[in-house]
Amino acid sequence: MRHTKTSKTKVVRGPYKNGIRRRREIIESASRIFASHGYNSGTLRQIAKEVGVTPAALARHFDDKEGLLSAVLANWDSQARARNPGDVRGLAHFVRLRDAVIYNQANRGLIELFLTLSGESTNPKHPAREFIQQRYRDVVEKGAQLLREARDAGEILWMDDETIVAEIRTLYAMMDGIQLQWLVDPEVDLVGVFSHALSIILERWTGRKDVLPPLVTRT
Amino acid sequence: MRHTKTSKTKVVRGPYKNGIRRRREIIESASRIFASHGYNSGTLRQIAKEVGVTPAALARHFDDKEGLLSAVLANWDSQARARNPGDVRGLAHFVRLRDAVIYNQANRGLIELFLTLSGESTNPKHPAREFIQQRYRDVVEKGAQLLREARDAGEILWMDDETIVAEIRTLYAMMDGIQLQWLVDPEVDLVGVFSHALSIILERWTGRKDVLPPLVTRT
DNA sequence: GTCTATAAGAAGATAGAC
DNA sequence: GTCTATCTTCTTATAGAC
Repeated sequence: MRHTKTSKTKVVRGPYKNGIRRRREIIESASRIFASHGYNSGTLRQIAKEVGVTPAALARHFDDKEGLLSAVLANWDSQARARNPGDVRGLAHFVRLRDAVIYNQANRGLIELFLTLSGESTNPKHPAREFIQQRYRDVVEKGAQLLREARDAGEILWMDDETIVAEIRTLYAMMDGIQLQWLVDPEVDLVGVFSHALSIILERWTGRKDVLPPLVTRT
Repeated sequence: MRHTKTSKTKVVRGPYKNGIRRRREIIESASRIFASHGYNSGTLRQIAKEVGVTPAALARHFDDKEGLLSAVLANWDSQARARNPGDVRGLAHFVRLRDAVIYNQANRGLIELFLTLSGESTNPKHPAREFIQQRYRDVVEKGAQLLREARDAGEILWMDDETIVAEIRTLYAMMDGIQLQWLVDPEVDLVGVFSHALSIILERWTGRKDVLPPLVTRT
């Protein structure tokens, strides 16, 4: 043992090392539980049991259930942003959406959490509603910005700003919808259908047929 | 009063008239509650309170909560089918989807119920999962059938059967996704975005630009 | 057919020992 | 920082009066 129990001497410990790890474990477990059961039906007891602590311990890290939800959403957000580097500008950003879907197929948790909470957030009083609303606004705003850049750089055929917003909303609606179909029924060929739809959109935007490179599978 | 209270004579009454009305009221209320709170979070107490009866009365009409859900889903299904007459064949069926979305905008309940339960049915153990899966399969199957008919009748440009299924899945994914965006944030221009997307799909299928008639608003 | 009353259990939250 | 134990509240479901 590195630190024997000393009753009076002041020992400077590694600051909250276990606490931080525990906190991360709780957030990861809560993300899984909220993803599969939703926020309302996912219980603190389930989460505590999965982590291997008692429900009371959760309250030491997060004030209450909503506090835990906030931490889960913040964590989800940072993970989503980390996988979506800001240096991919213009049309290339949309080509990359296929990789995002491939990632989601192998890592069901993140998209399941988002779509489960989106469905629940149909209810105006849901605690995640504002977050989900803002997330959609951000995604649409950023997508529209990138598509305008692509247009101004001559990467795509001309569209007016209003059309661009409708195109972006349609693209993400289609992406969410296919992923929802796949979550409800894993038999659905998620990547196949999405690749088909994405390539059609990119062809229409650019007027070219070779924008989406063929899928390469590891041998 | 038509039937005074007779203690011994056997009076054949109108069979369960109040019971049937009550049953319908319960189903309508349960549909609203399940739509806004989901199945797990929607409680029998809420439903009973809205109807104006006690929770125990619900058990007289439906064995348990899942029985009530089954009745709600059956009712939803029959309403959805009633608004979608089978005699509209070929391409006209898809042109009509805009009317379906306009209806959903004015009657939020039906689509909210479907998408809320779809989100919950991400969980393999959800009692509505099989229904939702089957519903998607039916919609895709019927849509593909109609599009094949349209192709064979020369209404659209040629596509192979596999492409048709992907096109249908994409169309309904887009439709669900836009409606989800609108449910979460009513500021979204549901009909505008959907009309934009639908007209593009129809133009691509047919090679013509006038397939979706312009929106006429009542004066 | 509908009610009151209540059983039996599970939820979120908290007090206090260690 | 984590635990046991407990509180209050809310759920589903049922028993029995009317």
